[in-house]
Amino acid sequence: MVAKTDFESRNPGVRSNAISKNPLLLLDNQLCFALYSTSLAMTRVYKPLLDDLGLTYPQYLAMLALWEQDGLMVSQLGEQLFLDSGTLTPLLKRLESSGLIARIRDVEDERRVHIRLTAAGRKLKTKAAKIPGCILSASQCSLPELTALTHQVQALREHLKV
Amino acid sequence: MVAKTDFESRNPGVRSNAISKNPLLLLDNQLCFALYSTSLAMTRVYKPLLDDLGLTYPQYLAMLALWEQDGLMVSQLGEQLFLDSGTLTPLLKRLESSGLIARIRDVEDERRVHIRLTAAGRKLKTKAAKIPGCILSASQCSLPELTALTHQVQALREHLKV
DNA sequence: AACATTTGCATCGCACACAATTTAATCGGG
DNA sequence: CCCGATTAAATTGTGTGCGATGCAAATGTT
Repeated sequence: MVAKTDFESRNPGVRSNAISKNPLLLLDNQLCFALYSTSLAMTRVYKPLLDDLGLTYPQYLAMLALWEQDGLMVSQLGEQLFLDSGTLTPLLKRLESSGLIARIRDVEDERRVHIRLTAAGRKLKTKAAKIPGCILSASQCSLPELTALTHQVQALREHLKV
Repeated sequence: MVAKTDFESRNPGVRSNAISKNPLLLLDNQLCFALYSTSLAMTRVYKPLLDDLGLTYPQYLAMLALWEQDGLMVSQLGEQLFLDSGTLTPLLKRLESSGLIARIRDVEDERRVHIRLTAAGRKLKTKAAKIPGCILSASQCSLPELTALTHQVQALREHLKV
């Protein structure tokens, strides 16, 4: 039996064998957890701002895509957001019942559904315009820093593509 | 009426006014979206590996925390993972019914529930040990690069704290 | 001791994510 | 022109996140 350290004695659950010490399995060494927890932290910062707009966070992302290009098909929106129809269909139905978008079937190809902003949906963009500034100040970072980090994270996302 | 560009003519949904051009509202300029989409991309990379262990991604994170320190209370686990009891309780019940953990009420303070790994839960760590290497190679980045990015994202998470 | 407050966890409801399947429309080869 | 293959959405079922609420145990305040 190997002698226990003070730390182990005070924390009977902790064991120090080769696997236990594997630094690659420590929670704080996981990039995946850093991304996961920081993304959730980000949604918590957005929450009160988006409550004012009557949007959830994924709904806000969908609106950003549509403000950039209106009339996208569900599949095109899915490519932009990296989400599938199983996620988007109910989300878009909620945006529709909020009166922000209309779901319009393509007359050329009845399988397709185009998402078009309503007047209210377009108007919401002016209210949303103040959000980026709020986030910038909440992050306590400079814009160049955030931009650089954004590019690095995007590059990782591209690498992870299947 | 301002003349339309070729792009606008081909894409009738796109309008070019001051707000429309606001670069701070472009999807690809959002750090929040970079984090969100990359975190989801990361879970997709983990999915087939975790299927072998019979774990979901958040369950894997909980197991990482417990492999690091066994016997945590629910609230302590929540501090580690930045999640609350509303999320953890059902997750932990699933891990319990999988036979990987036991939920044990504290005799000193009956409000507390300690999470202890079962033999099967501890054993799973050896199978999990090969995962970090798989992720490293999937990321197509060097370990120093990933470590640096991890620290930057963690720093942002700290800044965002309420 | 009596009462209010805090703490730790559980429950409930809503909104994602996503795999798997289904439905409906279009396409393509013979 | 028919029929199988493909495509685009929708549907179904499971597992999170999280706000809101509830409850019981512990703590504190007179």
